[in-house]
Amino acid sequence: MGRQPCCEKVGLKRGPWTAEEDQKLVGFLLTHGHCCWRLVPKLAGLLRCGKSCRLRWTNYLRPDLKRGLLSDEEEQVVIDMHAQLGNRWSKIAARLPGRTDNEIKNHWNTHIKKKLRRMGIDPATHRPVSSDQTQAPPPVPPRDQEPRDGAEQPRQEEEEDVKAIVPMIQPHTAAGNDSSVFSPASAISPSCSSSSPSASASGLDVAEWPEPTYLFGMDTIMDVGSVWDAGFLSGGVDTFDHYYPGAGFDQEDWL
DNA sequence: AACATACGCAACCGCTGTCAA
DNA sequence: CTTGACAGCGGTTGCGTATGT
Repeated sequence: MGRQPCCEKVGLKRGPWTAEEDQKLVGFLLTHGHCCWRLVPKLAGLLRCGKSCRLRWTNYLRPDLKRGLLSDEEEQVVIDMHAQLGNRWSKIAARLPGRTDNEIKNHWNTHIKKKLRRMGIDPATHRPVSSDQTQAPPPVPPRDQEPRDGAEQPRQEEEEDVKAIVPMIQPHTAAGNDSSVFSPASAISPSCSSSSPSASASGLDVAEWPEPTYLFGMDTIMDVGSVWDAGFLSGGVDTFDHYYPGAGFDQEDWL
């Protein structure tokens, strides 16, 4: 009623964000915050819809984001929370400061699900997979209905594909075009992650925000990468052995 | 070296709940 | 009370990179 439509998609840019666009968005939000996402792209001089700006900010540019692989502890929280909540990624993310729902969702779909299946555990039910399908119904989700899903069904028979269960050791360079070689928020110290990931960015004190992240040098980014390598390859406590003791998971299968 | 395939992640799509006009 | 914009969420997809042949 009288309100303008959210975004008229004509003439709006889509697809991967460039460094210049990121710079504009971060610069604007750091300076002004956001009162209304619809206005952000216009005021920031971006040919994007507000939704796209919000997504880019919350999933990638927010200064309090952690980057890199989830730690063992974080994975354990994800698994534990998923067993309780199902695919409520935003709720799970709320328990992991500095992590986004999108990141957790991706990590679940690409790593944890495969890992669980490899262990003979159904990632949807968190119960051992039985060839006997008369097994008791799943204990989760605790909601009225399974989240409009279907996506829980594997796209292919992953169990049969041994290669599929071997993760690629790939520090955050995958998105790899020039504009995303920098990993903006990866340069932020984990100590910046005190606020809830679901907290409104506008609630943060601008003075506390770090510089737009791509303004950090590559040295910092590479340092983060080395931390990933060290953490991932160090062979420390395995989340899955901890969470599913006796499940017979062999970490060497992964490395 | 060139090509094919698999993988992972960023971004988009579409839906829902909330709230303002 | 109704309508519609907005914000947020979860599922899906497209593309770039890594790996295999």
